[in-house]
Amino acid sequence: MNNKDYIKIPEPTLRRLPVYLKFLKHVHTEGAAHISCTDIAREFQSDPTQVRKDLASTGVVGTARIGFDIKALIDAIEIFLGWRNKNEAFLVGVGNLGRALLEYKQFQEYGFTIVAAFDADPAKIGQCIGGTEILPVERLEALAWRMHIQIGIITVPASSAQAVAERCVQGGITGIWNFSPAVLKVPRTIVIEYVLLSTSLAVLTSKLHGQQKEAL
Amino acid sequence: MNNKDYIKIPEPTLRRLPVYLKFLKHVHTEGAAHISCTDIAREFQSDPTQVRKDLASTGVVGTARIGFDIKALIDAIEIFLGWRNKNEAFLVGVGNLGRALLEYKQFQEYGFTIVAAFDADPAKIGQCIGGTEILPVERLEALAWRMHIQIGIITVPASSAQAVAERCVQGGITGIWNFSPAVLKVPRTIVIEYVLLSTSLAVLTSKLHGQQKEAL
DNA sequence: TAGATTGTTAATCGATTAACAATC
DNA sequence: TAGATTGTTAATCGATTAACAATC
Repeated sequence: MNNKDYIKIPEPTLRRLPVYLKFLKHVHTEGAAHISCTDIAREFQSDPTQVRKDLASTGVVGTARIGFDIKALIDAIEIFLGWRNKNEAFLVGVGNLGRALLEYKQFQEYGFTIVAAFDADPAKIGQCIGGTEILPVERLEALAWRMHIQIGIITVPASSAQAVAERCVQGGITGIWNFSPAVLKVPRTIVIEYVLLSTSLAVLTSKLHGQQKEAL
Repeated sequence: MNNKDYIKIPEPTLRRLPVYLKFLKHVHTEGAAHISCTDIAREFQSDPTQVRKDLASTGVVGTARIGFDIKALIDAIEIFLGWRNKNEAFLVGVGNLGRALLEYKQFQEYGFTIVAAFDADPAKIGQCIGGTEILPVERLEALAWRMHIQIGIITVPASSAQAVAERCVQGGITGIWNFSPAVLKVPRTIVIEYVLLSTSLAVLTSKLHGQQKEAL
């Protein structure tokens, strides 16, 4: 197991990197060449020390009094996140949310492309949304194999999510981006990322109600 | 500051509670009356001790050898999350994502209702989506005050998110559910919850690429 | 040079995990 | 009763924050 110089990055850091990245790209287009941790921290009302720790994990080194080379940071973060790789995904379930994702233009920035969409509803087959044709879900496995697809986006109702996940695994897909509230049972080698509206809403509402006292 | 028996709950716990809740509701409809931490942990491939700690923060006490009263847990979690309160929200930005949220039926379960939607595009005004009429965004502040709205959902493009957030604050809204990738500058008393696709995708892609070695 | 900013090491904080007595 | 499960306390782990010398 050759993990000589393999650095395990904390997940909190990992979650902050894409946020920094967006900001760095913005200031870069405005012509800046260098930026300090203080400047980044100010933008996000966070702590310069934390930003420095986060940036350190990208491997980029800064210069005292000058800061970090913005371009170098952008490159390092994108490479680290895997956004310089070709990330091709299939999307399953062309409801409102599926449609929204199919038409989401910013995915290009993340090296991310939805190359095909699938649905079980015959009425939707053949339609074209955001430049992507909708195919029958039965064809998912074979096409995923042929095209070496790595990522499956699940935007079907919870009741059919498990079946779709199994199709993805059968098709050789190794990463699942699950927008349904279903708990998926797949082999441990498969990476799953859940996007749970209920969780996000719970954080918001509990802060608004129960914990509001804290703001006093 | 009367925080005598006020318990600060860890955010990781807070994020797990709605997931437990969904499962508890499911087993409850199947007729079960009690459940053990072991059973819950098995469902989520997590640890019984962690589940017990999490449940302890709801205040419900279990019984040795029997477990927890499912109904009591459901009640306690819903109350804790603030889902028994009336959570009325305004949604701003009726694009694909806004439309998807407007038609999302499960929000009822969370005591959550989108009572009005707003857009800047005159062509969309007056349309009705998911039973909600679309109003001109200029009317947001006044209506939010009159209806005592607490939550604003921002589904506009990043470029107009800050302006919308300011309208929300002007209208007395205290919680913002931000689906745009913009960093919002609002008074510290306002609670903001970000839903960032880029962050979620970053976790997925970095696990698939850079960190896949870990699976060995 | 002086002072801002870096990189690094140490201290603190908080969450998870382990251990174990109490209990039904 | 015996043994599964609880609640609680202690140990571990990991992330954040603080401190500070090095450097440009």
